[in-house]
Amino acid sequence: MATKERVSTRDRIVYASAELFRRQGYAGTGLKQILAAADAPFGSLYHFFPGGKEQLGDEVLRTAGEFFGRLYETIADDAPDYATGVAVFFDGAAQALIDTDYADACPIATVALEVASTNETLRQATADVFEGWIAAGTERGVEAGLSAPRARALAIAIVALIEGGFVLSRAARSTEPMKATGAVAVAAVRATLAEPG
Amino acid sequence: MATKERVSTRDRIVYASAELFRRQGYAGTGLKQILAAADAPFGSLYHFFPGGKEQLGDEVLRTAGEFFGRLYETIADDAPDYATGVAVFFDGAAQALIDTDYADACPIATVALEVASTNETLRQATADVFEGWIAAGTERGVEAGLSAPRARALAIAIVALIEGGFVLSRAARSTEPMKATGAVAVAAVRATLAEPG
DNA sequence: GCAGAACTAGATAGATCGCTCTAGCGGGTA
DNA sequence: TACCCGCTAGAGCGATCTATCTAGTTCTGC
Repeated sequence: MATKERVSTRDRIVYASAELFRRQGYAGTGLKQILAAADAPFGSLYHFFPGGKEQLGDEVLRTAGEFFGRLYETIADDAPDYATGVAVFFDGAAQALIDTDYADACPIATVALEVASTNETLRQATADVFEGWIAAGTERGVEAGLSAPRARALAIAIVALIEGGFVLSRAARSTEPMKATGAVAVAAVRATLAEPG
Repeated sequence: MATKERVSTRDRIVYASAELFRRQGYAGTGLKQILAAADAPFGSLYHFFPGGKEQLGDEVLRTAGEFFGRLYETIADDAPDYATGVAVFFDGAAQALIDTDYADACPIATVALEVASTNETLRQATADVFEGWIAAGTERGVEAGLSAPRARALAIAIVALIEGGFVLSRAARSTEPMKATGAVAVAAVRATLAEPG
C-alpha cells in the first residue's frame, strides 16, 4: 500500500539501537527503551533477532561501522589528497558533535570499551569494524606512496585520534579536543608523506 | 589490633569499583558485584557513600584520574625530556594491557562515553580528570619552550592518542595500536618542539 | 565499665532487566 | 472465500537492579 511505512520495523529497531547505544552504551540501554524509541512491539524484536540483545548489538555495530566507513570513503574520494580528506572528516565530526549537543558520536567506541572483556561476540564485532577502517586508511596511504607498514601505522593513529577526540570532546562538551586531534592527524599525514623512504 | 585489616573497607570498595568500572563500564557493573569483589557488606557501601552509586562513581573517577596523573608525572620527571617521557608512558600502557589480558585500561574513558549524555555529575568528573591531565601536559610543553596554546593542543592530542590506543588495543586484543599511537605521539612532540615560533 | 559513635551485616522493597509465551491481525495465494 | 504465514501485540516470567531498613558488632573516650 502507499500508506505503508517507508522504513521497516526491523530497520527502525536497528536505527534506534544505534542511536541509544552511542549515547548511553550497551549495558545502559534497555530493550524496552529501544522498542519505545523504534515504536515497535516486543514480539518484533525477537522475531527479527532470535539471538536477542547480543545479536542486535552485533548487527548494530557492523551496520554503523560500515556506514561510517563509507562516509569516510565518500569524503576522501571528493578530497584532492589524503591530508585534506582527513581534515574534512574531522571537521565533520566536530560539527556533528555540535549539532547533536555532544550526544551522537561514534557508536563503536562506547560499546567497544564496555564489551572488550565481557562479551566475546561483540568484542569481535568492534574489532572487525576498526580493522575495516584501518585497512581502508592503509589503502589511502599506500596510494599516496607510503609503504604498507607505514601507511597502516598512520591509519591506526588517525582512527585513534578520532576516537580519542570523541571521548575528550563529549566529556568536556567542547569541540576543542576534536579540533586539536584533527590538526595533529593532518600534520601526521603530511609529515609521514614528506618523510624519505 | 594487629590482625586488623590493612586496607579499610572504604578503600576496598573504591578499589574494586575502579577495577570493575574499567573492565565493564559503569552501567554494566552492579553494586552486588562490587561488594562481592571488595568483600564488603551492603550496609557499608551506603554508610560511606550516602549518595549511592553515583557518589561512588564520582569518587572512583577522581581517585583513578589522580592516580594516573601522578603516574605520568613520576615517569616524566625521570625522563630526560618531554618526548622520552611520553614514549615511556605509552610503553607502560602497552605492557599493562598484556599483563592484564587487555582488561585493565583507563577507567575514565569507558565511563566517560557512557555517562556523557546521561549523568551530568559523572560527566563533570570525567571532564575534570581529563582537564587535569591536559593541564599537566601543557605545563610540560611550556617548560620545553612551547607557547601555551601550542603546548595545550599537543597535550590534548597525546591524551587522545592514549585513549584511542586503549580503545583499539582492547578491541583487537593487540598492542599494535598502542605502539602505533605511541610512535605518533612521540613524533608529534618532537615535530612541535622543532617547529619555529 | 559504660555510653555513644562508627561500622558491619543482610533481608527486603520496588522497579527494571532480558526474554518467552500465546494470541491475533492482515495481506498474498489457491 | 479459505487458508497461510509474516509480523504485530503485549502480558508476564524469573532474575537482577539500586536503595532502604533494622539489628547487631566493634571501637573510642570518659
